[in-house]
Amino acid sequence: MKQVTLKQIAETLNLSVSTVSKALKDYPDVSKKTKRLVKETVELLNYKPNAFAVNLRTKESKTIGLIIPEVVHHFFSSVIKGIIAKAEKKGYLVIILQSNESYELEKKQLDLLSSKRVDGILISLANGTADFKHLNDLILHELPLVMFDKIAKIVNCSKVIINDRKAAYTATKYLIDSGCKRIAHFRGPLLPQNSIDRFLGYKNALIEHGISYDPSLVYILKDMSYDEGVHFAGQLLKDHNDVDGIFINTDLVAIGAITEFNRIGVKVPEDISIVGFSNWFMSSVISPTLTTIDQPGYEMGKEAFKLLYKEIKRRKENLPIKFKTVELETKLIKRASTRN
Amino acid sequence: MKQVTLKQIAETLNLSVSTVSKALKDYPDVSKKTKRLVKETVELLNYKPNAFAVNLRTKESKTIGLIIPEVVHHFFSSVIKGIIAKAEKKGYLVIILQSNESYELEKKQLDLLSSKRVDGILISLANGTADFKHLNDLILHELPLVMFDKIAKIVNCSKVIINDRKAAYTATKYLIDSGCKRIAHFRGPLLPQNSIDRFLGYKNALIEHGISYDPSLVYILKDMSYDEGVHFAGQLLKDHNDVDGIFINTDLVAIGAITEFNRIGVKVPEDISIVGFSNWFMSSVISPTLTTIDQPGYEMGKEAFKLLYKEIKRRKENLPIKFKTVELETKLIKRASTRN
DNA sequence: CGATTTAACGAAAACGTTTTCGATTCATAC
DNA sequence: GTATGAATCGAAAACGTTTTCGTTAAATCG
Repeated sequence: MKQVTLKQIAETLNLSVSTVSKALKDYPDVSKKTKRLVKETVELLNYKPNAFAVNLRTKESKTIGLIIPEVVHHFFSSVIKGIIAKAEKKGYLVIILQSNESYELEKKQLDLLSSKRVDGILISLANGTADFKHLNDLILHELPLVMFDKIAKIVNCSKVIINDRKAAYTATKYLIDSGCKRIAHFRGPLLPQNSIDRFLGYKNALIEHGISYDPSLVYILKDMSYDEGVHFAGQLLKDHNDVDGIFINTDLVAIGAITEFNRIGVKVPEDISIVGFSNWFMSSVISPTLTTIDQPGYEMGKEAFKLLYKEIKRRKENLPIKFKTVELETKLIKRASTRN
Repeated sequence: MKQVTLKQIAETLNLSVSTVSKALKDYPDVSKKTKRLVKETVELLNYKPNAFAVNLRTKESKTIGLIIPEVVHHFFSSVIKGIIAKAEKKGYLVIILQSNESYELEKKQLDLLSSKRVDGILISLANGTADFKHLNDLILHELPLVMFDKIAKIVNCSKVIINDRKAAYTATKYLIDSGCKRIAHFRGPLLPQNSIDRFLGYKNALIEHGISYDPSLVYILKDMSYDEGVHFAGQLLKDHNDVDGIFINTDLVAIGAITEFNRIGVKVPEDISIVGFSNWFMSSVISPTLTTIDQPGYEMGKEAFKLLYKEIKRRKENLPIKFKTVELETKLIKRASTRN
């Protein structure tokens, strides 16, 4: 039941531990004959190298960390899947931690991962994160770090993002083109770059199309939940009876809003058109189906790992690192929550 | 930039490595004064124990593995969240791998995890898994293993499940009570215990309520996807024009069916009542909202980790292990896809 | 005061690899 | 015959902890 070690193989073959080790790694200074012999007994005894010892010796664990704000979330699930898929191909395992949108937790998780000595970290920031010392510290300690989706522009590392501003512009423009004149915006919290960029895209689209920007039409949400969608849909109707379109920061919120509008008899899209963001699966299933921006989570995960992998490799070979920002394409998915 | 080691602390304080180590772990044979001194310099130099060395020495990694069939999945996401939450509290990290419902992949992932020497493994089986040698091998090697949701009764280990049979019985009975006479069933593949039990619950409910069981009303699905829901909804109408209720193995499929019925003008629940299974978030949002069985994913994750943790602990202390099966409560969520 | 206990520390082995550097043998070259 | 080189192998250090077992000095006891 005990685990087989190199030493045992060496003893059965009357060899030294070093030769056995070298035989397994195809060193040139061990004869073909003993290589064959070693490999045979390895099979026979079902030897598996002790990962702990290998880690200690090679100073790497072939494991990376992933920190996301929330696991039960269509977009992040897709990202996770992409990361795991790509990582596995390269022989890496991934440890997943959740920040719960809390800066404090995020810091703690980062600490945990670096003390576990993962080879690199992938992170999507919590909404509350405004201070970036914890991230810069990691970079200073030369631990490869790649940010995705919810990033901080100011932190100097590789990133993979979408063009939130452009996508929001497209979404808003689509509302305008379909005839909307008074367009509201449900935005995310003040901090994350995402929320800011999507808001700016919305604002620009209005201005560039001769619609005056009215700050009272912009609602700042906190946790971007379904319930908030319900709540602010009601609130909006109370505040403004002339709104005919909403660009909403996230599908989940949009779905809350649609449900509320359905409930109280406001017709979507006849009375109010709605565009969401992210293209959650749910959006193609709600009635009316939701026009939205497709955000490629799976690809984002794959791309993020690819960047991290490159950095890990170059770091190992002591080559200079050049940080890169990859921007992924989004596209407008036209459905039934908007007029055409 | 280099990592601080015990040796460096020892040298700065003119102590030996052993005393420093013991000071940090509050051994009784080191004076309060030096303990204080050591802890101060540890703070000062920002010493973090080298996890690789600790692992090698203690023969444990404080890491567990998790294998699930699919990451982008409401139920499994919830399980993941529960596991991570509970594991973190006990100082464990979790590595997530995906089997993609493939037996071969499942075997490979299990191998990966055990060669990484995780302290324990949590697994929900792939649909294709009929042979359990890979699982029994792990148990033989005394690697703690807990199965959840999609389990194999025959494998001797701890498990956490729901009573699929009872839940399916409840669901079907509810259809009967609401007046349905011809009730179809969309079931999962032949293998997983889940599918079998839910099918048996369905069948029993019919028989016990004087409705003859008609095998032609049972449709065997393969991948339990939205598209299959759409497809079999259409197929069912072609095959039987007298069906007035369906008990569907999974919400995602049920939602596909509802969408299809909506599209072709079959009224739910007036023409056909539908009950799903799992209570995905989506189910409360589709129109009509879906009556379903709530399956507590988050709790299942927490419970599964708790069992695993106990086993890891007892194994470490060389105490006898008694395998346990925890059964979690489900409940019927009555919504608009059924008559009342 | 000698014997024994107690307190505080250090030496060293061990965990299982990887890799450098010699050491040995044997063939080849001059 | 000596010198050079290739071909094989092994010894040993190193990675950074943890823990056992001594060792020393001071304190306690009869």
